[in-house]
Amino acid sequence: MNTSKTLPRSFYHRDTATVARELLGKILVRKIDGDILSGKIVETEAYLPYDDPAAHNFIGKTPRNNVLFGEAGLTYVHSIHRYHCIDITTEKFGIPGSVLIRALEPLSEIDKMKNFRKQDQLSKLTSGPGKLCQALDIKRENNGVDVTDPESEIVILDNGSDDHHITASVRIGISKAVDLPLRFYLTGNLYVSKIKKRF
DNA sequence: ATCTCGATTGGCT
DNA sequence: GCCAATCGAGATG
Repeated sequence: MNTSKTLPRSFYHRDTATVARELLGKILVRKIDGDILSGKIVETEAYLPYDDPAAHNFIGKTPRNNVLFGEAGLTYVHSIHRYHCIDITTEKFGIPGSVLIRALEPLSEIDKMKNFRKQDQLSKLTSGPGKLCQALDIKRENNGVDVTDPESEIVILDNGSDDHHITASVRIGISKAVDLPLRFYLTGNLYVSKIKKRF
């Protein structure tokens, strides 16, 4: 796999909902111990710069969410209960906003993912934000990584033209601003979270 | 120092 | 569907 073809920073320097939608079909790559784990992004959620009570930037800048207020194209990794979630920062420099990666379709080093997850069933490997971080061994120490830099341990690659249909719906798993249609996923993809699994 | 709560998950009814 | 697990960040005293 050629991991030098990362999406440019200008991709992330746009409004958050657009980035969330266009991140679908791109490849998330995690380099660890000489292995290249990767998956196709099949589900995302946008968390907006302003007037979004569900966004972590809503309370202002803190030690935890610091990275949201800087450059776009960086990872924002935080923990929730026993798990971690990974966002990619968006908008122009200094404007907060991010896209939560909610699900992947596993592509390479799937056995390594199974080990990290202690889970053999393919459909349960990366079909949720906490699951995918466990599968790729992404933790708080991976916060603030530049995914546009080919040297980074976490990068996002363009996938060329990937023909797919996108569904937009309300965000899930949150208690505030639940009515905004800021969740995007590849229609019919088996790895989208919270759907009935058939295998 | 102590309390509260959550962008989740897995197990049980 | 419902609910407990479990822990760090943020708020409060």
